Amino acid sequence: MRGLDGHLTGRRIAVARLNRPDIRFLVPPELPAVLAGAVVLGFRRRGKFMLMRLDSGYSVLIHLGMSGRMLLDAPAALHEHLSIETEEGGRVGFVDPRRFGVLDLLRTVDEDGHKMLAGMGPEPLGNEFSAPVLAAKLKGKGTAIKVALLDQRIVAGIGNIYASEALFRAGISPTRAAGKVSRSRIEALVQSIRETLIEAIAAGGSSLRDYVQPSGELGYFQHAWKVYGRTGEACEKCPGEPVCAGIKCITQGGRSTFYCARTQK
DNA sequence: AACCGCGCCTGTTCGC
DNA sequence: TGCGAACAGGCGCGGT
Repeated sequence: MRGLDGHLTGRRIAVARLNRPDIRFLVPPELPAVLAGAVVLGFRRRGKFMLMRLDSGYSVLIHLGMSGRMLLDAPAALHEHLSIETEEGGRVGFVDPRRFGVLDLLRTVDEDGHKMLAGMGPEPLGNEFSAPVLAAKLKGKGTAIKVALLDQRIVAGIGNIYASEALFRAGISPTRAAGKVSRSRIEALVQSIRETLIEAIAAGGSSLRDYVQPSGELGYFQHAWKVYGRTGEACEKCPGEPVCAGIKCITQGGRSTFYCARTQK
């Protein structure tokens, strides 16, 4: 988003092209016409969504899904669903091969009322996210804590990889009922979520194991994964522990979860 | 209301 | 070696 900000904020869009009518959902057909001639005022993030504000009073809602990227000044690529050119000659391409992404148009004043943002939980790196807040959200829930962490209404922005990573760091079993996680463990979890996200962001994020960019480069955080994708390995908390069976992989809610049964309770 | 599981999509990897 | 099946991810939705 920093790159987009430097590239587009304060610039006037000359041309926008929509190369297919839908991505995950139908894209508003008027999007290119709304973008053309508009000045980009700035970007903000909410959970896994980005919002690009325009001087016309519109905002563009953007979700990268799992394989989406914003290419800056790159030649038109396969699966480039939207392209934007500024009057200065800058180019941005929205590329999303698997099309789990979202592009939508809304009025800036209605941003938080958008269907996909309404009811979203606190930002994990913001002041409004704390142990008491998380405890209140988890109270009485029978759902497994791992599944609850993926629920964007509980806390915003956590995906499948970071849910496993944060639970490992906090020493919490992914299968424990969300409402039965002790107060002290919730405090550890809040810290772990923050640490995991901060480290991941600093490392440039994670790339999918099976998705290599055209340049061949991946994000770097996957090298720092402590449990995700490490089935059978000894975790870093169990060096040479004879009673440790190694990192296990289970399925919860149709998604894989990785954890260490010895240290996560 | 809470909760579960499916479907969407494509490139990569796995197993026969 | 080649081919199809399985898999990965986020999120809405339909069913219980």
